[in-house]
Amino acid sequence: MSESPKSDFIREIIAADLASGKHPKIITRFPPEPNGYLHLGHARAICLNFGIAEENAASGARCHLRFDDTNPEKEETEYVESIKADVKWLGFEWGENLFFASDYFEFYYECAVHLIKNGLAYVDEQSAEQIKETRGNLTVPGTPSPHRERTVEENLALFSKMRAGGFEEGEAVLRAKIDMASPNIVLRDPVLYRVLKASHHNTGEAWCLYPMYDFAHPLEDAHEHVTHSLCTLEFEIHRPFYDWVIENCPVPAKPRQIEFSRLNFTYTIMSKRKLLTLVKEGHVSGWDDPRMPTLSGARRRGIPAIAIRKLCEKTGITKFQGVTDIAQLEFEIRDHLNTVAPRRMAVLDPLKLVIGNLPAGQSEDIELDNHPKDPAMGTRVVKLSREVWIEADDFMEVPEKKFYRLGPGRHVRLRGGYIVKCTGFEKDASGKITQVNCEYLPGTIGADAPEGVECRAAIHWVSAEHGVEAEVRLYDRLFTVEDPDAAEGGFVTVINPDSLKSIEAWVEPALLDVEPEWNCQFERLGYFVADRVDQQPGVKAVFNRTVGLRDSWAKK
RNA sequence: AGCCCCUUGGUGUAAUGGUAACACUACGGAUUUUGAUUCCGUCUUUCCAGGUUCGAGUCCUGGGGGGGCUGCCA
Repeated sequence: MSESPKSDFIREIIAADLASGKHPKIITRFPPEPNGYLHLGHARAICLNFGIAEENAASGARCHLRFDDTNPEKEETEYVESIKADVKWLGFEWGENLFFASDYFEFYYECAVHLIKNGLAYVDEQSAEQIKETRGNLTVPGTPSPHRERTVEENLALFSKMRAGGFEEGEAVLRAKIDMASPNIVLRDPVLYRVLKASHHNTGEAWCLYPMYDFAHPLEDAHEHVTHSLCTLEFEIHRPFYDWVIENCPVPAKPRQIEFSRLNFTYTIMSKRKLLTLVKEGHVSGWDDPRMPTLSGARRRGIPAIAIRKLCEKTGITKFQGVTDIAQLEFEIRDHLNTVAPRRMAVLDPLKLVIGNLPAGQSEDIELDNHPKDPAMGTRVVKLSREVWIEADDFMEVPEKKFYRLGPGRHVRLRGGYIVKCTGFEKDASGKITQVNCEYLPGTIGADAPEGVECRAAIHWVSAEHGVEAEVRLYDRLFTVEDPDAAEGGFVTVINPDSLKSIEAWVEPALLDVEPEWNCQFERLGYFVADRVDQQPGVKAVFNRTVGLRDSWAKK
């Protein structure tokens, strides 16, 4: 929260426009197409646009949430709702400024008529294939359409006919009349309108012709008096046409398009098409599967919104197409959760520890801090009994160097409780350790180890009698990205079959007290969030691992 | 191939033409009733070649490398 973002040429432009008086009030917009769920990559655009509005709120700045729904074939209302929920979750407000590009259909139409009247647009009745062929290519200039020189009257009549349904799909389009030889292919008489006899989620059957993005977008921005239209790099090449539309249409404002680079993460694929495939083919439980790189998936995974915002703040805004290490985001998650997550004990791979000098059927109340550094988070009582579960790898028959936990004859502290001394262990026929025996040292709760006792570690534990069973889900990366050198050219992405591991674990009962929206830290195992969505009615609690702890022992 | 954009450690970013720095990662060390946290430290950087300049990461020219554009998608 301390330092402001530095890498931000866009904020510099805006500050200059404000200072020079070019714009007394800044208006930005976040314009998703409702054809899928928002993902981590969208966070950058959201934080940028809404962030700028927040920072300039004193001068009346605002950010619009606008659904760019000009293509009736790909858009659904379900997505509108999820997008609103995700933007809110990130902590941003659009207030009254919720818009739909489809509400301006009449305006785009008027602008198109205006262009026609000025000889800047014409109805082309060539087929899509013909238009494609005559557009030329990267090195060959395009050739004019035979319909390019129609009269204004003829074009007006034809365009009216398009609106009236007099053309079938593909029979006619409206094109801007610019330059068929332009080195920028976007300028080679781009299509403005096409016939689409489709039902639109917002306007129903009212229209049978729909504007293209390149034509509609600048008009949407201008209509809303957007001052700075911030978009990603792939639209850079479209900017000359954006400006052409603004210059040649009767618009109430002159927005400026500025491009910035997308947010990409290592090991993370955010193509909407691929994510949609995962959902449709059932590889994941839905768009909000905790493994998904969607914002709703992140939410269920327990990733705090503030971590995503801080990540965006720190990675900044540039025009450089880079890939941010996902570890950067994981750091922000841990950094935040470390301060707010209550601590609880859990055992994922249980091994029975029998405390020989604690009578069976008897238990002892032990008070544990909910947080090592924050007394305000209070304490809880955990019951200790003769038999407790400990993590199997907290015991080694033959301890390695630098292993400080349990082994024959060694001491270890049961976290928050007594120091115990290992007195023996049992194995089954296969040589697997089935039980560890120990004795506790009275008087060691809250006290240092007695003279002569070496106790360098504290392990977590759950009373076998009092603990509850819960399902915990450990996640690995969803995709495996194979090295291009290994494959025959190009990266290959495959779904990681080990991306989800479900474990029956023992957890302390106080875990169930944790607020469902909160993360808690399982001592030494990482941060977990209770999953309400997947929880079966009845017995079990389900926890999703948000992110693991940094664990130098585990890495060895 | 033509046009446009970009190029600073492993990663993301800083640096009025004036000592190349911050964060993450990795690796060490100290502290620790979480092998966490905290603290300290180490490794590694201006794509190349010319030019302008007292002085270039920054300006100029050329080259290399990366990305984008040939939808009636957005």
